[in-house]
Amino acid sequence: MEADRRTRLTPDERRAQLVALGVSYLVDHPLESLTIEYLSAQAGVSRGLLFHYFGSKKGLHGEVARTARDSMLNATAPSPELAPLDRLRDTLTRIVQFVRDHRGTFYSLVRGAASGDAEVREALEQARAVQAERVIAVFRELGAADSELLRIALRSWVAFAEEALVEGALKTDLPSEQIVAFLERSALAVAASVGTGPGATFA
Amino acid sequence: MEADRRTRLTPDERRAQLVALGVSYLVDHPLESLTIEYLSAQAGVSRGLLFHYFGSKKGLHGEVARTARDSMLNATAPSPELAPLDRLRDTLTRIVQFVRDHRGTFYSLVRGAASGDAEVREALEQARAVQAERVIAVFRELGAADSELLRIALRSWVAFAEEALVEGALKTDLPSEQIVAFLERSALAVAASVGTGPGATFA
DNA sequence: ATTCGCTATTGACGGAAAGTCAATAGCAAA
DNA sequence: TTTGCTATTGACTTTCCGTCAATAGCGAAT
Repeated sequence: MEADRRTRLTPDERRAQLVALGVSYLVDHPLESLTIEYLSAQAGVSRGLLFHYFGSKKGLHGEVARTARDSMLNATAPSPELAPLDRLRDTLTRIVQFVRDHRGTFYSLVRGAASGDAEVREALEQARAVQAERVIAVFRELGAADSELLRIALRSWVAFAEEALVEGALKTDLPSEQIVAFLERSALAVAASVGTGPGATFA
Repeated sequence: MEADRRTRLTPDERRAQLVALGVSYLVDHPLESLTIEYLSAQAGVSRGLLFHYFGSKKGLHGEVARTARDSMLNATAPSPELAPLDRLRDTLTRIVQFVRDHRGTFYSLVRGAASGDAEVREALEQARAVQAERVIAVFRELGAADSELLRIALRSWVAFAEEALVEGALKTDLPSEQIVAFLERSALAVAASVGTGPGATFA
């Protein structure tokens, strides 16, 4: 009874299987601690195979990070048919939902992943850039000028939101609506604070 | 000519020497890449000695991170004699100054250090907690209620400020005054956004 | 059914770096 | 000088990354 003769999959299948295992690992471990040794054992394949598919440990980490990132970006993609402020609120609502549905994954992504190798950092960097772009779009449609300071401000607001989500959505049980409302107000406040005077508001 | 007979220092001296070397390493490398091998070679001592003093690589990283953190916290300690808003502006001014004077160290601290082991993360966590506490004190003196949401808000604002400092103070050459002014306005805006209504301002 | 060819997969090898620990050797006091 | 304490060493073990020629599934051809 050889329950484990060598199983030969197509490259796409194998890749998908390995990456999926990697992403599920994020649920309760930091990415950086994901070892080639461990993942190959989990998948029941040799270590050599992982090097064949991902080239290196960094390569593996990169692909896992990008996959987790994309699933988050997809789950929180804005609805283009909504008016700017409605779209913002809708997106924020879905983000809070996602964070609470995938606690471990989100945490590993914005915390653990901020670490180690360039490839992983790059992946997270892009996620922030996308989120920032989404918010910038909202305010541009509301008539804000596209200054460099605005971009820095909203990019930083994304970092703000990540921290608030970890602290508020993961570590406390504040009602989701309250977190959404807070994030919404803070985004408006930050955008308004870009203008020199105490003038410009968007609500 | 034995330029290097075994030199015997007091534990405090040796410790200080090793940690100082570690901190200086941060100027142009991420902490996580600091290896026992390398540091022992730099210091001209055996690897075993580092394990004697720090127990493990994580232990070493932790001590380096805490030392760098403390030098930042000291350099930006608020002046108690100033009125709340003046103190806030003064602290922000000193932070921007510090960031631009110690580019590499600051970057390694808030970025690279956000990574790896629990001990390092913990050190940075405490730095954020201290900075948040300083800002909370300002707004409490201005009459803000000490709600949980306010704490989350200002804690998140610290993350916001870190991001803005990296993007604005390190990656661009915006005048310091402008960055300080922006940080100041954003802090006020965030604090104000905690109150449910569009009311409460502090300026 | 059997053979063949392509390639997915393996396992043995080499190397870097973390930890462990009993042995060694400065240095200050007797 | 000698002695005792302890700072310091260096050899050893372990873990994990990365390389590469050899092996063995599996579909296609006969």
